[in-house]
Amino acid sequence: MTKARMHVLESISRAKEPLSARQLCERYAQEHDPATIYRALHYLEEKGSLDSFILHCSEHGTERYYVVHAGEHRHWFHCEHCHRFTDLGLCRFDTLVDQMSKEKGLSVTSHTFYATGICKECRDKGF
Amino acid sequence: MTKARMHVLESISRAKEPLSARQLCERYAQEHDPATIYRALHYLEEKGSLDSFILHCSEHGTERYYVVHAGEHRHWFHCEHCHRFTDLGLCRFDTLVDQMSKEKGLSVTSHTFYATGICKECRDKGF
DNA sequence: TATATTTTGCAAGTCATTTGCAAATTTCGC
DNA sequence: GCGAAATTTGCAAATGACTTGCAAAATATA
Ligand SMILES: [Mn+2]
Ligand SMILES: [Mn+2]
Ligand SMILES: [Zn+2]
Ligand SMILES: [Zn+2]
Repeated sequence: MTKARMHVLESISRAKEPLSARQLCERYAQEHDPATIYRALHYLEEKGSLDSFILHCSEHGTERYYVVHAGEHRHWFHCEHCHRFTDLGLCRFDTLVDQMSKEKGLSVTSHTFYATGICKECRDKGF
Repeated sequence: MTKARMHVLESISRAKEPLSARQLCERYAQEHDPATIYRALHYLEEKGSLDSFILHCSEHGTERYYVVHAGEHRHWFHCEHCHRFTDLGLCRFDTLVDQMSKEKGLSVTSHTFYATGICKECRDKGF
């Protein structure tokens, strides 16, 4: 594995929350070109080492976020004040999604869910 | 209300599925500038007449889609073959979202959900 | 180690969306 | 209805998140 790909995978593995391409580009601005970071992310996701989702936040706009692929998929909460993520745990929507697909005759291959608002820490600080 | 705003609101009201800014720009290419369509969408959403969400599809990329605001919010399925939406009905996630927010101490102000895959019509045609 | 294959940096391009600004339209008071 | 004042529009340029062509650099293979 190349240095760029290792760097990207290491950062995402160590992070306790999803990371955006932008965050990785900033962190490795001295070592790698943004194009290389984007290509590394694509390579690692294609290879099955990473999962990603697109989320829109008022401050950072619409960006794709990456997490390590660990079998079951999780969902996340994004704080609109501190812009950190809170892990909502493993997906609990499978029953409802199955129910909705059966009702409408759909073949669902994936779903996207995220919640936004104010996280515990920010609310405790009065926001 | 101006002509551009009326056109945009009429199209979205008549549509049986969410419309993207791109679709509206195409439909009104002769009458209005894209900037005007975008500004009309912002105005109508701000005013509370429209709701929107961002969805990523492999063919059309990441775009914002608009529906008329009708009290309760609904969720949608997007077909990756014909790129039409199927209405999944009113949101059934409130209980689960409340449960997750309580567990983590979050103030959830909104959530995004959508499913993708192959719709009934496309599957019946063999896709 | 020499050669073939893959990856990288850089620069330019794409695409959805936004913005500055002067001209056109709409709103208001009469 | 009519003209000034406020708002909106079109056009062109900018933004920001990615993507891509291409030749050079790194890596794998023999
Ligand atoms: Mn954010
Ligand atoms: Mn589509
Ligand atoms: Zn927070
Ligand atoms: Zn379909």
